Amino acid sequence: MTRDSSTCRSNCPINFVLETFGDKWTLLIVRDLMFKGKQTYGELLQSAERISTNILADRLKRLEEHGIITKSVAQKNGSSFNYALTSKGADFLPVMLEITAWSARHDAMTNTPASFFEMFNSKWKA
Amino acid sequence: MTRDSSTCRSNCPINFVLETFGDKWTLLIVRDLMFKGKQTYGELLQSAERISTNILADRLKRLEEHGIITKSVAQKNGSSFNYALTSKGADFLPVMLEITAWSARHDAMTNTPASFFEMFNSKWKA
DNA sequence: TCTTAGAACTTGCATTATGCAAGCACTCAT
DNA sequence: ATGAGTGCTTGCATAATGCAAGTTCTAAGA
Repeated sequence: MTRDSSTCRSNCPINFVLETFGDKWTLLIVRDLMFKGKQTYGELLQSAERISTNILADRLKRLEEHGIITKSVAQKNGSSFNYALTSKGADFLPVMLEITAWSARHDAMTNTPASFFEMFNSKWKA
Repeated sequence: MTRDSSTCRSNCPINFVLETFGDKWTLLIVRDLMFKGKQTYGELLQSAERISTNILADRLKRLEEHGIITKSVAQKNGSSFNYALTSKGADFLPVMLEITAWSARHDAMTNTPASFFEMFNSKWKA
């Protein structure tokens, strides 16, 4: 992805993230690849939030164009593809952890386990 | 904001953040309130990304409904309102910092100053 | 080899969100 | 009373999303 004035609103770092992750679905795909061990299109379709097939296909394409994920043929099944985070995508982990922590602090209905905080907070004490 | 199945896709913490901040504009408003000292509708309109007036009005309403910002009459000018982050909104700072750090690492054109990293990294050494 | 099944999309179409320009309401100073 | 400044609303064209159905490709079984 090149960045020019036609595709890029500004050089602000917040905006840079929005250009890649700024919609209601993309981050859920990253979550499933990062934390839930999902690797295939079919697995990614199964999330609790019920993403539709055309949106999933579109977002996978965009994520690949942005260098966040790679697509490769599955070894075991020739008619299947594996999606995986690149190092750039995996490097988004700290953001995901801070998002999780914020939600855990402010959403009484969060499904984040209490054990998350023990792990998360230990990074400050280390 | 109450959370029920009509407005809430799941209780995942990533999804919780998306329900509040998951679009191309909301986070820019938070950025301007958090880092740029902006307080009024007119100031928020002036960002480099050129938000339109109806979208700004809609997002300010949503942010208020979600308890991220407050709206109050300006002391100095009765025809003006001040917008400010609540403690819940200000508590989003760690996410904003990690976003900034990720963009600085992966966007060669970022306008983040190098001095940001000195401050940011010092939190790990402390 | 023909068929069936599974996986990964693609397409059509209705609904919703966004972007742009213009207009309106309310306050304050003159 | 009037004009400027601030904070929105409204109308309408365009783009994104959501849902259901259909298509292609691969592999396995009869």
